[in-house]
Amino acid sequence: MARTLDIRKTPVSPQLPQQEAVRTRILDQAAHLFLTIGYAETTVRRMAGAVGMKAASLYHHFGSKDEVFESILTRGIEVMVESFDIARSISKGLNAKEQLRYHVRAHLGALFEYGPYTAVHVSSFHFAPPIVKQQIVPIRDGYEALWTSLLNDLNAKDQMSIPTSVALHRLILFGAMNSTIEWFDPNGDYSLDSLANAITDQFWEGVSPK
Amino acid sequence: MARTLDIRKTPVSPQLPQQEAVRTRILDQAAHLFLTIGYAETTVRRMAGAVGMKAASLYHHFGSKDEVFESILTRGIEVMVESFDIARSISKGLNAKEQLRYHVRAHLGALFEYGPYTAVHVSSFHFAPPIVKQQIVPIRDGYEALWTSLLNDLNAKDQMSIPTSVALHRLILFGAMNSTIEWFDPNGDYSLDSLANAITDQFWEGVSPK
DNA sequence: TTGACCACCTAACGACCGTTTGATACGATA
DNA sequence: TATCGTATCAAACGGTCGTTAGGTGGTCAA
Repeated sequence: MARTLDIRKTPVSPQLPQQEAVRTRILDQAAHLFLTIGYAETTVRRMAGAVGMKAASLYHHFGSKDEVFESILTRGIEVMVESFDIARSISKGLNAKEQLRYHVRAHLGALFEYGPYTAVHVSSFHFAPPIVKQQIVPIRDGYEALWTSLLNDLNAKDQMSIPTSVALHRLILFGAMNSTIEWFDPNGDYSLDSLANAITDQFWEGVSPK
Repeated sequence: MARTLDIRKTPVSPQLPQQEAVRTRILDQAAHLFLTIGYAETTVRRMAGAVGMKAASLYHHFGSKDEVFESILTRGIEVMVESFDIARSISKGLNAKEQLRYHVRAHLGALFEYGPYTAVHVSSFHFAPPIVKQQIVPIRDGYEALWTSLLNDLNAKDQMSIPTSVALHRLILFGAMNSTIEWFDPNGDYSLDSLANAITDQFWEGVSPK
């Protein structure tokens, strides 16, 4: 009913971008809180306060605290995948170690340069509410599969030598990379590039004497 | 006053061991809870319930929730230090890589074989209440200093080749070892020994083709 | 000018938190 | 037997949590 009327109106509300901007501001501030004080301490009242509104108002933009949290985790992995894809296209054709270096740099770059979204995933996923975890796991698996396939490719072409399990070495590398959020300061003396180099070199050549 | 009377009495209450046993049972169960569901979700009521008592009764044995938490973290590091010392005395005289292997095995052993105390430290320290963190940091630093000095010794004797920063490589190694609590199943197909070997070999020789 | 809609608010809900109070049952001591 | 310390309890405290209900002012199309 009244279908002809709808056609004359602009079909998409013009203030939608505005609405999206508020959502993004909330997510930015909430991600920062989740990263610095954790899931439990990041209350809805605090998230709302960080963007200058009251808790109840936040429910106009998000359905629940966990919806905010899940959005942040999902966006975090999206950023990592985008970073990975860029590294892959840039490093295509280079030798194995250089390819690895670019991807390590991309992973660390996502962790430290693209807001707190990615780092929240590393620091808070373990104790996330089961309902949220369940939703995120398949997405996270997608990113990890990219890495597994990269390492498998390099290993198959004899450009790399992993005698036992590629999956195991990927986990070791991830452990080394992700744990940097506990201690690395991207604004300190040590640059992100040199951190990426150190981890790549360590992973590639080890520490055995020449 | 009445000092002579005190001498005739047994100076130490005989039920003290019993009291200690209850404390230990509480700590064991609480550590398991902290590890599996995290600090916030581990309520005093739950900790008490896990040993068959009510929340109020737990305050007869501990002054607060954070006192329980801090006791667990402290005990966790003590276990790691004991493990380290044993590895050091066993591997004394062996070559550098074997010494490293024993210490990696000791660290992983503490993480997976000595109850949840050690693993809680890895999983929950980051978001621990600041008052607790402040108390634990010096103790944790002591353990890390043991590792730094081990790696420095090996590096100084030219048995190992870390051109840049030993501290940085220790952090990389810790990242690799500690992150195993996220995915390694000590009751699975893969033994703790082979995990220690994989991490040691990776750290020592890397993955570069021969 | 009217009326719908939007973004935000105040106020409150029930649930649960860490912790305290005061009572009770019990075992050992005198 | 009377007394005392110990271990536990039920009940309640003030506080905070995520969330909801209902109201208010402003914008904008009709």
